[in-house]
Parts: sequence; C-alpha cells; structure tokens
Amino acid sequence: MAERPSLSRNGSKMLRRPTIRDVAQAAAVSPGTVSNVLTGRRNVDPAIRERVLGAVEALGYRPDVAASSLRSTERNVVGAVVPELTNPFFACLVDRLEREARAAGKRLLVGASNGDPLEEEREVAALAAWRPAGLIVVPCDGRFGARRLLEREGVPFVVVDRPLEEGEPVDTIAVDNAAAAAEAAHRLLALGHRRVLAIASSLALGNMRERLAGVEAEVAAVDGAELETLEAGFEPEEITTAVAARLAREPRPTAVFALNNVLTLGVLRASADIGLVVPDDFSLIGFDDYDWMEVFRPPLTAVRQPVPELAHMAWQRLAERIGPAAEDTVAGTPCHLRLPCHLIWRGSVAVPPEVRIGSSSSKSAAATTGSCSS
Amino acid sequence: MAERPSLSRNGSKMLRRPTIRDVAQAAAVSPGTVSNVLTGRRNVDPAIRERVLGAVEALGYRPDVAASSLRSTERNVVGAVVPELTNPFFACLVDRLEREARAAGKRLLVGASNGDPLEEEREVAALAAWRPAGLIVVPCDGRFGARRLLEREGVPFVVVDRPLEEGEPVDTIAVDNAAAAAEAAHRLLALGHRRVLAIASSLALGNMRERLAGVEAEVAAVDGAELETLEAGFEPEEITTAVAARLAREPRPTAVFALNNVLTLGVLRASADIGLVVPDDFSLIGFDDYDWMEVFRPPLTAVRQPVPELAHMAWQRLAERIGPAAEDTVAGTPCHLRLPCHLIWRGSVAVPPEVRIGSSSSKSAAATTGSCSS
DNA sequence: AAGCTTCGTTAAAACGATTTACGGGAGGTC
DNA sequence: GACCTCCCGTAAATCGTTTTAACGAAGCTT
Repeated sequence: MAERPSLSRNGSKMLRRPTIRDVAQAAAVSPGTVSNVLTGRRNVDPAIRERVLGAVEALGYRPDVAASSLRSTERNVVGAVVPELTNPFFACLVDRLEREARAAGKRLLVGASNGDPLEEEREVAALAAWRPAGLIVVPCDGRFGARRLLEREGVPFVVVDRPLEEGEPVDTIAVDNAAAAAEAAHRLLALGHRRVLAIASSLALGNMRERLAGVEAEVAAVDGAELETLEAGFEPEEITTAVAARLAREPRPTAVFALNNVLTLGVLRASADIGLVVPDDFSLIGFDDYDWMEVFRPPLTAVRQPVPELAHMAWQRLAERIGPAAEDTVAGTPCHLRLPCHLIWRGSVAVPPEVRIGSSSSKSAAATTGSCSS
Repeated sequence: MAERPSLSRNGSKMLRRPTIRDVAQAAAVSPGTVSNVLTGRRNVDPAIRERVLGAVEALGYRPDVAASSLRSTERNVVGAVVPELTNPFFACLVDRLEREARAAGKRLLVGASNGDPLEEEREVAALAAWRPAGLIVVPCDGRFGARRLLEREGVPFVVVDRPLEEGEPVDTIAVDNAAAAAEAAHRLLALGHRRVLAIASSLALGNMRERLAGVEAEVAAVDGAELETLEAGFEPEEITTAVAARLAREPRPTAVFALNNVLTLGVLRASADIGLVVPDDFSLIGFDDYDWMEVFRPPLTAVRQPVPELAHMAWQRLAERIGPAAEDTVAGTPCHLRLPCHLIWRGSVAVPPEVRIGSSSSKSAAATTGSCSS
C-alpha cells in the first residue's frame, strides 16, 4: 500500500491519474464495489453508491479504457473500413456509423483502405488487434481477401455498399442498385434516348456491376436502344480524360449515366473541357445526390441513396451477429438486404435532339413522379 | 501451465486467440523475448529472432492492443475531435490526420461534437479515457471549455482551424484568415464593389471573426465602401432563409463573401430561390474551395485552404508536445502558426452594375494573378 | 587470472480494470 | 431454532502485454 505521488519531468507536482483503487479508498469500499457501481453489473446499496459516485466526482476518475477492455468480456469498439474518407458518400456513412456506435456506448474505429486491397487487409488486421465487437466494411474489390482473416479470427463483420462476388455467404447491406439504375434508365428511354453511355469506375466492384445490369436490362427491352459502357477509374484526372475522350467522339451518346458521385463530377469536368452543355448536348443522370447538385445549373438529376438507413441497418445486423447466442440463430442465414433508392428528377435530363425535332413539345423533359420502386 | 482449448458456444472446436505466451512456448523462449523481438526495444540474437518470427507467423499471432497499451508507456492512439464529419473541410482534415497517424504507427480516434460544446466535452472526456498521446481539436466555440479537462489530465492538445479567444496560451494551427479574406475583399473593391455582404456562420468562432476583420480592414480603407455582416448559422435551412431574406431586400449588395463552404452553398440556394443570377445580380466569393465549384456555372471564385498542410503541421506540433522532455523545451512557447491560403479566381465575380454602366469594358472581371500574399 | 563491463535472456512484477469465489448478515420457511 | 436462500461487499485471481531486476556468459582490461 505504498504511496506513489509520481513527479513529472519538470518537477512540478502532478498527481498520476486516479485509479479505481484511489476511488475505492476515498469511498472506503473495495475496488470491486466501485466497478459494480460504475458498470451497473450488480446491485449496490444506495448509500454506498452515492459515496462512490461522490468519490468519482471528487477525484475526477475516469476508467482506463485499455484496462477495462483487457479484462472485460464486453467488446467496446467496432471497426469501420471504407475506401476513402473524403468521398462524401463514405464520409456520410462513417458519420452515421459513429452516431450509432455512440448510441450503443461503443467507439467507432475508422480506417481507410484508399482503394488498395493490400492496405485494406492491413487495416482490417490492425482493427482486429483491437478485439472489436465487429467490423463494418466497404471492400475495395469483389474479393475482399481480408475476410479470411476475420473468419479465422472470429470477428463478425458486415459488408456495406459493395456486394461481394456471387455465392459468398456474407452479410451484405446495400441499396437496390439494379432497380435504381433501371428506373433511371427507364426514364431516359421513355424520353426517347437511344444512345446511352453508362460510366462505371471499375467492373471489379459489385455495386457497379449491379447498376450496369439494371441499365442493361432496360436498354435491351427497347428496340433500337444501345448501351455503351465506359470504365473510367477512380482518380479525377483519369476519369476526366477518359470521359472527355469518349464524348469528343461521334456518335455522341444522347444520355450519360454516371454511376457514382466522383464520376458525375468527372463528366461535368470533361463536358466543360470540351465545351459541351448539359442538357443541350447530352442529358446527365448521376448516381448519388449531394447538396450542390440541387443548385447546379442545370440542377442535376440524381439517384439518392439512403445512407443513414444503410448505416442503421448495417449496425443492426452487426448487433445481431454480436448478440448472445448469435452463432446458433443467425449463422446459417447471411442476409442480403437491399434498400430502395430515390430518383431525384431535376433539369439535367432533356428530350434528345432526334425527338426534339420531330415533336413540338418543350425542350426540357417534364418531371413525372420519381419515387423508386423498391 | 494448464491447457485451455476453450470451445465456442456452438461446440465447434475454436482455439482461443494465441497469446504471447503461446508464441514464446512455440519458439522455446520467454514471453519477454518475444516482446523484445516484436517491439524492437532490445536487441535479440538473430537466430532467436527468426524462430520467434516464425512462430508468430505460424500461429497467426497479433498482439492485443488493449493489453499492450495498458502496460506500455508508449501511447498508441491520438484523438481528433471535429464539429462534423460530413463537412468536406473536416472530412479532408480527418483523412489527412489519419494518414499522419498511420505513418507514425498510431491510430486516430475520431469524434464529432456536432457543433455542441457539451457533446464536445463528452467526446474529449471519452477520448481522454483512452490515454491518447494527444488530441487534435477543432473546437465548436471560442471558449473550448474541454481544455480544462485536458490540462487537468495532462493530455497534450493542438487546436486547429478555429483560434480560441485572445490571450489563450494554446497551440493553434490555422490558416491566415485575415490575410486571405483581405485579399479577396481587396479584389472586390478594386473591381468597384462598394456594398459588400460578408456572411459568417457565428461570430463565436475565431476563424469567422478573423475573416471578418480582414474584410473590414480593406473596406474601411476605401472611401464610400460599406461592409454589411450577416450571421447566418450552421444549418442549411436557416442559412438559406437568412440569406434569401437579406438578398431580397434593397439595397442589395453587389458582392457577397460567404465565409465557409456551407455558407457558399446557402447563398447559391437562396439565390436560386429568389431568382437571382451570379454574377449578374451579385458577385460571389466563397471561403473553401471544392471540386464542384470549378465545374459550376459560373465557376466559383474561392479561397482554397491548405488542408493537408494544416493537418501535417498540427500533427508535427503535437509530436513536439509529446516528444521527450517536451515540457522543458516547448511548454512556455505556445505556437500560433498561420498558413497562407490561395485565392482561386474564377467567373463568379463581375464588375458591379454601377461601374459597368460607366465603362465600356467587358462584363466579367479579367482574371489577374491570384496568389495569396502570406 | 581476477575483476569489470557489456550483452542477451529469463522470471517475476506491474499496468488498471473486471470477474470469480467466498463469507457474513438478513429474511423466510417448517 | 435449525436450515436454507438471497443479497451484497470483499479479497483475490485474472486479462495479455511490457518492463524491471536478476543473472550467466562472453569479452576486455590490467
């Protein structure tokens, strides 16, 4: 029971942080009782509880997270790995996950893979070392090699936004990419567009493949309609040049569908570079909707993803996996949840020139109701 | 030395995660030696080191972070608290800080205060419980009440982006708000603008006050020039209505300076709502520059902040505070670093109508070189 | 060759909390 | 009143790692 007033280097008197033993001593109880008061695991006499809380307050005691999580069976962190923090879609996702975590009394540990499977694996491994309750991952390719590690280590995880390759028995929370893309394509076709260009980042991504499939199905159903696909990559510059190169070439598509927010921006940049005007020279729909798209001129038609719901459902699913007896009840039934998107109809889509000549109707397309059929 | 093969609930054979003792046993050395190999704190015989690393690999051993940071003197996390994760400015900051942390072998723990000083304090307290090496904070008001807690607890911290109230001996890394705002204002005045509206979120924020001061100084130096200030808040809706209300009233300013990215968006929304056109009805400059502003029509003139440098300097400063003998060498000299911004001149600023009538020069302002004088 | 330093390994203590096992007192039943 | 149960507080064990202290071997000096 030796005293340890521990001086700091500069000699000033700086008491070390109070431990649970200090609190126990101040309240004249045992450390175990203090723990019981703070964690609430066992009942404690009200008078004693007050004394303990008083001592906690007086000393400014705050439990050491490392010590707590070392001994405790309770896991108090959840990891999240996303391709990039600066992409507003992922930023929003992380923000919502952080709120979910806080509401559950846990801390969210975020990691970025920067689109590199190797970094992703490193990040997943690093997070696994924290003994997290689970991981929420947006994989940067359809393989998600790091899943082996998680399975070996017994860490529950949920995949968000980007479905893995077919047949993987993995919990997946995503939007209904095919339906949302199909609805957008359907509207374009209905207006008379026959040359549609769909721009994806990479076909290695499940969400991109699904969106393309949705568009493809609609285009195939319309006689004389042609779908062209462009794989434009991830970096702004490469996207811009790739898109500009295509748009400068005849025959130019009458409608362009940018399959994520970075691509939408790339299309706008390319379009500006080569002097094309939306929607006069081509119509534009983007997957992902952001504030600035509403005030853009023309206002951009876009598919809005329900990111908060995505985060909520991912969290909920992970909670099920974590909960007591999780293995018995939900192990055999990996869920593949699909949330409906919402098509926001604005002014960046017009009737194509061919139709425009034939009919005398107004140039800009009339907005019909744009709710997404789930 | 009892065996513990620990079965999981569903009865499948699942060995517990290997510990350092397992590795030690497999390599026929003591746990201390394994630790020395992995942390590199002490020299280990090459042959033994190979044996240990082999055992680590074979068992898939990964040190438990909680146990490690409980015992170690080394602090392996750094906390970051920002007002909101979804604001691209903070998202970018967090992204860069995360990279800095990773490069330093630490993990960044991010927390959001959502603009609420109480939440901020809770978040800071929560992060302090992790025994972080330090904290990087963007406070949500000029008081930063949570600093008491940090000082009491002895946690080093650096304030970023928003300087505290005068006279606070606190490390602060920010941009040169006054100079950047002054340069922008100077350019507006030089074009002939005399009614300037500066829109801030809240005057409780140090960065806003500095930016206003920069504008004010320039306006005061020009005869007949008037500066009007609007405090528009933080939420998109309130900003939009406040700005719209002002812009609908005569006399309308000929130039608007939105003092952050959210405000810029608010101005654009308000402008669209009441049917005004930039730059015909008023010129617009925004603090903060983002990708979409370049492709906007008209392209938005903006002040670009050096966020990566901001993050780098903040990290570096924190490292100094953390490093050995930090108290002796740097304690008495809180630094107030100011990084230069860059004015990106685009098409959203025009010559005001008064001048336009008088002269026969082109309507849109000619772009002169726009580098920011530090 | 004795004595001293240096180097590398090990056993054991320590970090700060939670959990377990135990024990004493109160209350209830027969 | 004996006996059993329940409740609640305490002491001690424990989590998995790092650090400290001790120790033997090897190298160097004189």
